[in-house]
Amino acid sequence: MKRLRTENIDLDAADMKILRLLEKDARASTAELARSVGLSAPSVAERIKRLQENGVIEAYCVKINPAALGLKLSAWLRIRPVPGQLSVVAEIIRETPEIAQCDRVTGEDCFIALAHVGSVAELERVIDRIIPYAMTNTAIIQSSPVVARSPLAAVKRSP
Amino acid sequence: MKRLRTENIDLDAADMKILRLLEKDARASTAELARSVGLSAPSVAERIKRLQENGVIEAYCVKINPAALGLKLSAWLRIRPVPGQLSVVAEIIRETPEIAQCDRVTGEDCFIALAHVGSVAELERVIDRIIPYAMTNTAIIQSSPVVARSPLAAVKRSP
DNA sequence: CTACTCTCGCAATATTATTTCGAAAGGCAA
DNA sequence: TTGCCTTTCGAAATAATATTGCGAGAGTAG
Repeated sequence: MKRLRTENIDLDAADMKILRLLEKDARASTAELARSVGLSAPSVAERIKRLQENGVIEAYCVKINPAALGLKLSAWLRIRPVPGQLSVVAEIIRETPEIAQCDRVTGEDCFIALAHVGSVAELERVIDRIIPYAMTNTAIIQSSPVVARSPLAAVKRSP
Repeated sequence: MKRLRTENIDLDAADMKILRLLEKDARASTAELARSVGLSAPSVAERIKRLQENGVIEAYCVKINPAALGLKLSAWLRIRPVPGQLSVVAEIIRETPEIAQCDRVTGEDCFIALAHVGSVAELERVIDRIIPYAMTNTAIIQSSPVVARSPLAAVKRSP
């Protein structure tokens, strides 16, 4: 049984298969997963529990279509706080529900954030909350060649 | 029963509550959801089915920690294809498993992509695949003030 | 008013999840 | 090598859940 050793956590082929199956449908039943992996349901349940406890699995998420909620416009914001206002900006971002994702990054921009809004006017309103404390650059999403996929496939390449 | 009308889809309070509960734990059982919402399990199951069919729920995902897989370095790439190479670049991005997310955007950059890699050398290798066809700008993620959250919270603000 | 549609929940049935526990395999020390 | 311990597994029993069928009630339209 080949094991992939990562971060003091050994992931064997069965673990990887479980993760791949959950990647496809995170609501798959334990019984179903067990049949696909070729182990019993209690074994698979135990493995999932371990993957959760070891921090490999962080959460199970539902992917909701923003457009179906009327949020037709998505945009990436690059945000560069004015000196001394970094933590103010971070707090504004956190408290702005339109912002669905935000990373602090190296480089001249400090934050990269994703926003979903219903209109250009709303996008302006989001930006206007940030503008007093930072310079921003906005790029509207036109399409998504790669919709969010898990990092699993990259592991094959990085032994 | 108040209904939120979006995109020819009516979402009532129970639908919203189901979505919120799934946002927290997408593997919650139908029985559990039903108890929280105050409806029967068959009703909740029927509603989830409708939310899926209507495209509100697009998928159920597992959030895997890249670092736990040895992918310790994450970066945002801004990618600007050389004229005439846009579709080549799109194909490279799609075929590069290290790239977990990618949007095509307005503005001087054409793509914004997220990559998870095991080292700086690997990041270089990813970039080297793109470099012949595009200019790139790389920003390493230092922290994530907002980890990916669903667009649900933004709906309250956008009636 | 009647007829139709939609939503709901009850009850029965099928399936799954969890728990308990013994067996087997693997690893380590003597 | 043997013996002991640990880990993993799966069978079986029990509890819980999921699905299906169907009737009831509410809402809407004519």
